[in-house]
Amino acid sequence: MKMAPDSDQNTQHATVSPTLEDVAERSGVSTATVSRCLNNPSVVSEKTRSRVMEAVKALGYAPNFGARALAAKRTNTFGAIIPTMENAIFARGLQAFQEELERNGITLLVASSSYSPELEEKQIQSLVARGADALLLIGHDRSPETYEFLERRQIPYVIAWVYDDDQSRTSIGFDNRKAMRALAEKVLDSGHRSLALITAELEGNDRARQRYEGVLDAMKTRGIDPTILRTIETHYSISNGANALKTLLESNPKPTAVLCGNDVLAAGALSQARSQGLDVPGDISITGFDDIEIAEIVTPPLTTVHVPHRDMGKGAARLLIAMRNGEEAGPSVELDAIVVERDSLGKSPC
Amino acid sequence: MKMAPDSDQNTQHATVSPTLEDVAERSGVSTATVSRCLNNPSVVSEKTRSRVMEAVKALGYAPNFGARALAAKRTNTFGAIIPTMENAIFARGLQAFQEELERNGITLLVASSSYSPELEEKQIQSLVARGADALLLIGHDRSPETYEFLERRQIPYVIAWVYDDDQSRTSIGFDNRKAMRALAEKVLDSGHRSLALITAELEGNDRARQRYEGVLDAMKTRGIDPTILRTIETHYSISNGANALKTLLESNPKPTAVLCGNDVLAAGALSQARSQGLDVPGDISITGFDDIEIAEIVTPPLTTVHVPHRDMGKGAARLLIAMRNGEEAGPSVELDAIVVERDSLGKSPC
DNA sequence: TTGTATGCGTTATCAA
DNA sequence: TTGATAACGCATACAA
Repeated sequence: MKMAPDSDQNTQHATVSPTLEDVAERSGVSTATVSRCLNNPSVVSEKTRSRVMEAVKALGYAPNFGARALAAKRTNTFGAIIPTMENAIFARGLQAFQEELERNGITLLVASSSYSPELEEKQIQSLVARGADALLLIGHDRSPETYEFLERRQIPYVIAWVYDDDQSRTSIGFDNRKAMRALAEKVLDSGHRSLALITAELEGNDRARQRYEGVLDAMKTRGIDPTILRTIETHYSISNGANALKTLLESNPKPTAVLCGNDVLAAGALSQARSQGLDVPGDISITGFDDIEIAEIVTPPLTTVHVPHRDMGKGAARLLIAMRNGEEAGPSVELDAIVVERDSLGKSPC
Repeated sequence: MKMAPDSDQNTQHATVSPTLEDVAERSGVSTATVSRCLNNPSVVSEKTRSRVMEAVKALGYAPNFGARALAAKRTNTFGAIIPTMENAIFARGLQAFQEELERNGITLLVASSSYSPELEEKQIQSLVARGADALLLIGHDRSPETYEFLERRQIPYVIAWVYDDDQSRTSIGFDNRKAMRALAEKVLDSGHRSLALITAELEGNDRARQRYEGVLDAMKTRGIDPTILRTIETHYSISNGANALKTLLESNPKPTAVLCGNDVLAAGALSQARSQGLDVPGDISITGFDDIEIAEIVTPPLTTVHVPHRDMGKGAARLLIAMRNGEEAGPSVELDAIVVERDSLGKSPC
């Protein structure tokens, strides 16, 4: 990077990081007044205000966030920790979350935990240390210590992507188990009896576990022995979905329907099936979960569960803002997740 | 959120946000010693250190980031501002960037500008105010004021996703123009003469402009009048890609090949073509750019340009770390982006 | 090896 | 409406 040489050719000394004091000096007022101009402009006279603002602009002044947080103990910053940014699973929800925050003048800091509870705990501490006023978290699975940390610090937080009324924490989301059960019942009602599930690792991921339970529920209600369900746990990625399907197709008996824990896995499975010359859904049915954009454009389009991404994001923001403002934490809110039938699920070939 | 009631039943007062002083008091040393335990453990005796660390744990102490930054004026935090998190365009590169930073004990703060220079400028200020030691930026297009701000503050930064040796700034990336030109030449060499381009908005997006120029270059070298290129500018999204193709197909003459500014647009175009009953590439050819994961799984797989995502991310991290450590900014680095031929490009039907 | 004291850039309380 | 000045929590130069 090229640095501009220190040019003393003009009278104004180029301050690397101008402070309140620099601005105050240049405009002939106290630092207190400058601070007021920035935070509470209405109480300072029009005349001095304009003079101060001019100095601010001229110096390129920007407040030091750390110092401000230290003195004011409120940062107007929220944090969000999502399991992954690699694919679009959380993108739409996060976008809505951020839009609602911005509408309220709040900045969002995002971190990704790579589905690791340990990393997530670090990220939480980091965000809190950075002064996050409130946090958005995904799912309930984390250590008691993490929750203790949050409670002690009295950091408002909301759990998204799940709805769970037996949890004492405020959450906003949908019933993963019920949603997956509805989908699995549709699969079974299409005549499939040989089922498999490709899921994320269940440990540390309550959404995945609930979806898994949902499949078992459906099998039970349809009078099928749930122990025959073949399950492959793998990290969410297209290629892992493809590999998992390959493995399943080498097994015996082959599944006639493969449920996937999310659309990314399903997209991979789909592409694998097709590259092995299988017709979907003629030879094998495949379903997804989440209804992200790729679900519509793969061939055939995925039968999946539509998740209320934007409503969760926006709702979480509102809950959090209310909490941050000292309002009593409201009850958890349940949103609907509904099965959307497209073409990747068909009748059982048998 | 449920807050634990203030319980005075045990002797230890529950401090909401324990400070260095709390830790010092509890372990009977000075705050300086506690600070040393945390930042420079080797200089403090084994005995006191363990006592201090115990207090740290017991109190759930975590350093206040703002205060630390204020006192130490280094944060070990880098920032990255990417145009979008909605799709996977920058995900892999960012992931590699973050991995390399983590390996060096540096935390990454991410912000998204939604392709808006104004928003980006705000984000830059915000990250700098938060103490970011260095920044990763995408592309060159931003206001002179933004660059002045960066220079004055002496914030090291690197421009990624482009390579441009006539720019004075350190960049790491590939030659967008050359890469797109190579792809367009392949298209022309397949016999296509009726071309269209679906691109991101050109204003404020130098990558998109360079790719556009690349198409024109190819037409010129193949002796074709570049003014016949039909161009649609639209925001990157699958549905916009689909809509754009629809528009193109209503025009006359219909294009036989549609180049897309990135894979997301191409995926949308592809799905639109198929839903209109067109065979790809039999009836129409479609190409992408970026080679993100969906490029491989759509039907047919996309002929596209493979972009060195991970190398850019990792390389950018290394450059930035070196700069932060006071080393002279090295020259820009050019990486290769090569055409990958899959199935969405075929001979011209005419 | 440890402690004391000072300053980092803001906000906020109190006077003027 | 404005100005001193005391925190805020931490790192560090300097003493001990």
